[in-house]
Amino acid sequence: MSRAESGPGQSDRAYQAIRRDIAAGRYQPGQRVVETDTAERAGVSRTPVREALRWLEREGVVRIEKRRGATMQQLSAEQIADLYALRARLEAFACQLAASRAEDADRAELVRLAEAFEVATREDDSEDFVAVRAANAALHRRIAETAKNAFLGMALESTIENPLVLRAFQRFSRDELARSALFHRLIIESICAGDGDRAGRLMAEHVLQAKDALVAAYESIQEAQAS
Amino acid sequence: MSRAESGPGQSDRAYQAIRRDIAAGRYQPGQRVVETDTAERAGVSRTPVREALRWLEREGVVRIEKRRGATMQQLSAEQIADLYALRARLEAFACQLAASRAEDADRAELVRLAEAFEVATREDDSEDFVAVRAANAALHRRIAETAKNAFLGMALESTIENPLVLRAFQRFSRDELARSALFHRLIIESICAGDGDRAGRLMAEHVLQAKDALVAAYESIQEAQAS
DNA sequence: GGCCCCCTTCCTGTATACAAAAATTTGATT
DNA sequence: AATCAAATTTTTGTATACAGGAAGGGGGCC
Repeated sequence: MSRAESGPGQSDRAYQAIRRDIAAGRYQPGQRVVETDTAERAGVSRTPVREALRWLEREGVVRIEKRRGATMQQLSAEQIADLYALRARLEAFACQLAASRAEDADRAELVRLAEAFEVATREDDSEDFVAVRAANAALHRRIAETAKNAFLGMALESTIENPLVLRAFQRFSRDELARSALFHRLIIESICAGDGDRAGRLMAEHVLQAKDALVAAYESIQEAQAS
Repeated sequence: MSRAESGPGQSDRAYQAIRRDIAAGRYQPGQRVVETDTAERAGVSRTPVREALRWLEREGVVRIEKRRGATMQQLSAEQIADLYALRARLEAFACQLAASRAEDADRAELVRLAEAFEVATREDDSEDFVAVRAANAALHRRIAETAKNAFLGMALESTIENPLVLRAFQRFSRDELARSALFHRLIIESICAGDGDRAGRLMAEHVLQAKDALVAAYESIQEAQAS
């Protein structure tokens, strides 16, 4: 073994390594994640790998069965729909709370992030919309923070930027991105105006639109793989 | 060391042992949970204890900081209110889904559990309402299952029967329990009738009533400890 | 030729060893 | 007596060893 320094942080290293491999498409849904291989690949022992896998399980990325280890989570179209139906409720709730709890600094930051997203939709012409996704995640995360409910924040953490849906996310069209930008602006305006119900309705609609797009993208991927 | 059989299931053993100690009041909020002690107390090694602590962290029972270990989660009145506000939304959503997705077997079981809760409120005169709590958890859990959304189920798992709120739960009065029974019946009736919106409204109200009772109980506990 | 059972191999769960970071105690100095 | 610093002890993070279960393959049986 390479006998690299074994200070604390090895779990994070393993975690990052696995996520990187997932993003690189090394693991297909349903594939087993063997601790030994992963450990060697990340240059750490099995212990931090096990811990990293628990984190990924909490995020819904892998599924861990007793005595059978971790397998990449495979989401059906129905499960994606379920996930986003839940997310719509949670984010709508976050908007309502944010509207009543936002302070001036929050409002300013939200406006800034909404504009940043709009810019990203116009300027990011990369293959997989890295910048757009980052801007989107940042905005949604900030809304969750503005809600100032730690438990809601935790619940949302699992759903935002799930690596499993990212690959489908790439199939978003530029039109859909523009529509997202519009909804973001309306949502933030409502939050800043203190109209939580309206912001919540807009957010629910926004997330459900994403759901429809993702389910459609997922099904087209399924067809492509069948051929 | 006692060298008991070390087959799989040691993590569960550690998990149960910690939960039992928490319920027994052995750990006060804010207290550190030392792996070594816990391991010896549960008769296992540190490894399964570490895993059990991650589970408890996911449930919000303990908080784990790097290089500092696990400490019992300390919930303020505001945090309890936040937790229950979220729970109200989640359970209301579960009711809506349950109303549209319930099958005959689900409906029969829900009616049975509602009746079982009512019986428990009348017959359980134990100090801490063990039977009532079990019946309550079973009913709420079954509603979540009937919703047939795995992600919603996971999100709710963290909030139902959190050991930290259990101690406050003991302060429920018999009147409040009777009211809970009434709401349970109305909720189940609405679900069985397919009226999800109504069931959701009732559930939200039911949970928010519990929230008020818990916050009040929490504050009276705080006062008692201050003296 | 197909099916079932045993056996090998691999992999996970748990225990334990060791190093480094915190926490705590002790002791010296003002 | 109070305070700060060094030494000691706890306690966590990681690596590794070992045992038992799970998966897969080869040979025997129908």
